[in-house]
Amino acid sequence: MLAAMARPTQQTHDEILAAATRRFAATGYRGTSLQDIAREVGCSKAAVLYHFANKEAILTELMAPAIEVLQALDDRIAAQDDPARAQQVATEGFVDLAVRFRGEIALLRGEFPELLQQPDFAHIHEISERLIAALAGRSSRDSARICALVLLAGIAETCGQFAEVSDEDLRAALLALLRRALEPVH
Amino acid sequence: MLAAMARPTQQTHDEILAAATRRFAATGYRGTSLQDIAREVGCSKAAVLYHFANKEAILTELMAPAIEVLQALDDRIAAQDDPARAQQVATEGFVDLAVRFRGEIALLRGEFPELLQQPDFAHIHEISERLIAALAGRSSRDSARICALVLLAGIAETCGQFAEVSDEDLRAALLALLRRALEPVH
DNA sequence: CACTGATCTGACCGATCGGTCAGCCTCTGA
DNA sequence: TCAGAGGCTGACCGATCGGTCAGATCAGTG
Repeated sequence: MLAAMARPTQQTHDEILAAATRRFAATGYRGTSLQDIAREVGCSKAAVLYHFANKEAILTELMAPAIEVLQALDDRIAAQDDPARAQQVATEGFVDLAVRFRGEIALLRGEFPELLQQPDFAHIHEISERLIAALAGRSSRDSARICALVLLAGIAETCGQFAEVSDEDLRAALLALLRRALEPVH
Repeated sequence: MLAAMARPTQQTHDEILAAATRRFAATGYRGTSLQDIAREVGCSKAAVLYHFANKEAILTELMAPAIEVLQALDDRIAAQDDPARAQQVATEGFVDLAVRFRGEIALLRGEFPELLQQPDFAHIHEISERLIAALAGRSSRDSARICALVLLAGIAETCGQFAEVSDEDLRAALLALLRRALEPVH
């Protein structure tokens, strides 16, 4: 029964996911059609929609692991009372997240605002606000929040472009940048 | 002949431009239809296309002043032989540009890659590469280039979100951030 | 052999996109 | 008064979008 399962099923599913990742990364979510994905896989558009309920479901499954880790980071940050500790946890956690899921993050590009409107991603908006607050040392000063937001957005926007840089090197460079650039908790 | 020109012409033209700016900023270039713009102006879609040759022409006219200033900055950077001076000129010039044109920059969001494909904006790609190189102190080290790109992208991505911050405060905060975060020329 | 369920396809749907076009309305100058 | 030009509209175009559907194919089962 288990071994009797037709082989191409999971394989095609994964191929569609991989192809979608590449296409989304190249032209964004909105800029990629189901036909584009099907062409890259070598199947029909209907086959794509056989394996996934709709276009958004592809994105949701694609982002699931990253969102899970983001959730865990949010919990760890929320557990910190000391702003300096929270800033440290947020810094290291976010850099790890960005490096590890740079491929997934890259394909969102500037479509965050629209995607966050969709119910599947609604809670991410609040998480990112808490992350920014933690990076800013929970300060209300404009300059601290500006620094945090610029760095967060900058890393999210660019981390997918450093394919030739190793995880360790990228992690070290981003950590050094954040340590230098974020305003310290006074 | 000059005074005889029908009054609503230039006015409608400007209203379309202003409405397009607001819509592009809200939902991006691709996410805004000509119908959306027409609805916001209160005219027909055909009227929008009477005043502008096509959708891209709206964006081109919208970005023209910012691109002009960017070109001038590129010239000033190219004139600097000393990497440290070039970094300084790029830093201050880019911050000024970002603050002054934050509205225009904001509406490009993640659509840079696609828009840069279009002939009207083809040269901007090279300009931004020179700008990044200057910000990185013309260093070939990965960490320097990563810092420069993260900060450039982060500022471009977020500068439109600080509507409540004054030009002076935003300028000061971004300048301080860049001075702190960019790797110094050694 | 017949049958079943999973996989996949081609044709098709309504909606929306950017863009075109013929013609209407209004204002102006002779 | 009226011809004509500029400003603008509604109807329409082909293309493409996400998504649906009936049916073809095929491996496994009784």
